[in-house]
Amino acid sequence: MPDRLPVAPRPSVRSLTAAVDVVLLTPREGAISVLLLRAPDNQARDRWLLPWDSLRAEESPEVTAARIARGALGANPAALEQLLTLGDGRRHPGDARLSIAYIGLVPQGSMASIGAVWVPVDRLPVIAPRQRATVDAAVEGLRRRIDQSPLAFRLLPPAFTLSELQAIYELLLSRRLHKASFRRALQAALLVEPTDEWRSEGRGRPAQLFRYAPRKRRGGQRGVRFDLIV
Amino acid sequence: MPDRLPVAPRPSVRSLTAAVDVVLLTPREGAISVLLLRAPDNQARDRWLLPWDSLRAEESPEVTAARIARGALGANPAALEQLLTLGDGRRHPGDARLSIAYIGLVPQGSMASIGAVWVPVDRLPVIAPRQRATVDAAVEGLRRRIDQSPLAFRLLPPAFTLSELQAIYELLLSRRLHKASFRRALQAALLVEPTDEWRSEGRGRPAQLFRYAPRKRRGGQRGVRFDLIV
DNA sequence: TGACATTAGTAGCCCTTTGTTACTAATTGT
DNA sequence: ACAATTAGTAACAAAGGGCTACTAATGTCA
Repeated sequence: MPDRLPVAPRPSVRSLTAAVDVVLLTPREGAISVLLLRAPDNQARDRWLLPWDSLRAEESPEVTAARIARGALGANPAALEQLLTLGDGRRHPGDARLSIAYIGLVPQGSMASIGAVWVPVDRLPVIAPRQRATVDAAVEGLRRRIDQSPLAFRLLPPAFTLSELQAIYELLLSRRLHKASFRRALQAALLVEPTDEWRSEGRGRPAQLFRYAPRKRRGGQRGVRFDLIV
Repeated sequence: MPDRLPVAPRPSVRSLTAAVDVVLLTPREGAISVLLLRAPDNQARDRWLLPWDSLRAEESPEVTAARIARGALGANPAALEQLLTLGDGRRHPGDARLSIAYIGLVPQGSMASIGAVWVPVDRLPVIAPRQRATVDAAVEGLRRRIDQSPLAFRLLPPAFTLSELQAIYELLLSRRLHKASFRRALQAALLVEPTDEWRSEGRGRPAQLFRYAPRKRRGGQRGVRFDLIV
């Protein structure tokens, strides 16, 4: 019998693991809501969790995130972009060393898959600390990017009323906006175009539907916006 | 001869590896420059590379990035924040499955460690494709965040002239700015305060030195900035 | 049926912000 | 002394943005 069987060298640390987390956000009942999954196992330490999966071999994080989002929604989100990567001591449901987080935007009124629920971000249940930090970063990141990217339009269906759009901005900015000023600025930016449809919500005058259709604008020859610096 | 020798089960993928890359940026000779290291080994496939290291066990990515930056600069950068995580098929010098990239800002005039050089981003040598994509994303990310964070001030020493500050903005925005408008907007934002020092550059009137000292400003009760949406 | 509540949408006043021209100020070089 | 050069400001005109107050179109209810 030989001294040793040929065994693979055992690394001094357990193999590095990476998870991809997806924070799906949608406006719902006057609040930004996040999609959470109920743990399939009642004995699980975390009863609620963000949609996540291990990063598979040969699959890029983007593709992984898109797959996770599709699984949780039954459809593709309207936008999906990387948020951040966490790898500190905080616990992740999969005990992953690293978690790569993505933020996905879902139009108002979209359904979730079975076992998934929309929860307002200000009434989150207890979830794993790393996922909690991820959700907080996602909401903050959405707020920060809202006037640099057309993200607000991704939180609405393709056709929407201007009041609905204004409500999205008010939700994200946590303050009331002035109707006339809001519309004037929106028109000046050439971001939307009217459709020939109108929607009646029951009471009040019907509202015209618009769609997001950014047109070429000349020169962003604007000065520096120091007032946006935090 | 037996059919098979008893070998350890070989995983279908090699163990996941993660690297941390740091993109150190500084203004230098009228261009944004990035710090590159010369490969210690002349036979290396990549002769130039971004400062990077493997993610160590029990060390968070932030700490790793700070350590890498200190090693390349001999000092701490003025700012260090996470940029993005790449994990596609493009090659990384360490053949890492994942690379977590950080962007570090370095004041104008800072020295690099031995073996490191500042290279203008528009005259980069050939580097590994994944690091090339990282540098591009860093410059774009810096440009995008420049009017939301006081990043421009991190590219200057603590005391600077307003002309130097304007030059930074012109570099980042790639366009000339109007002197009077720039200064008026800066004063209105209460971001700097004058020192009692003046600097004479040789020709022309000496310039007063300022320091970054943001003061509390009341209500950002501004409307929505649709004109910043790309 | 007609007054009222409710929501959508616009006109226009007025103050603030911003782009621009044209100046003054302080230094070096010839 | 005077031109060249860089720093800094004043002041006007144009554009942007906050606000009040209106008109428009629907449902509700007496």
